Amino acid sequence: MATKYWLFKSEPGAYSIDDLERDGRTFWDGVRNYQARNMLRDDIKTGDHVLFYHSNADPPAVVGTAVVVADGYPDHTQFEQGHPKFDPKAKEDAPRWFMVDIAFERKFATPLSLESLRTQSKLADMELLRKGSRLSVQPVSRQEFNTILKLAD
DNA sequence: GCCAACGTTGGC
DNA sequence: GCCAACGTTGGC
Repeated sequence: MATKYWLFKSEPGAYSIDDLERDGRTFWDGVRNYQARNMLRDDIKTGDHVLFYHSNADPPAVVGTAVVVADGYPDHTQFEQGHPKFDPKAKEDAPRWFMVDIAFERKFATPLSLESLRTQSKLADMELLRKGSRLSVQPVSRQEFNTILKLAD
């Protein structure tokens, strides 16, 4: 299967690229949106590449890359009573929410701010730049991914 | 802190 | 199945 490309959003106060660099690897828990869930469960596979994006940050920016190291599997936080992401409707034999594992790849020397990305004509169709785009997990084309890497260097 | 854009929930 | 109310996201 061909390598695919994605963008994952995280608020740096919750989990930043520095946290990922320190941990080396993490599970991407807490996604509670069905569209994103479907991608995590069905489409995002080991070996795929991920742009790491800081949302609600100053400035909001793509800050590095990661690589997927485990295919989708049930997000355990949905079953943990008291956990902020606990979902009473989720059952162990019928999980609603999924996650993948990712590993740190690189942190950009300079973050690529949302503002700077908007000036790139090659990125005009990028999901991230669409008005009202809120998906915390979203597909990125190979061309868009490569454009971002060029901008980072 | 504001608020536009979305997604979800639940009454009917 | 409609849609109003509510909750969340996330840029600004």
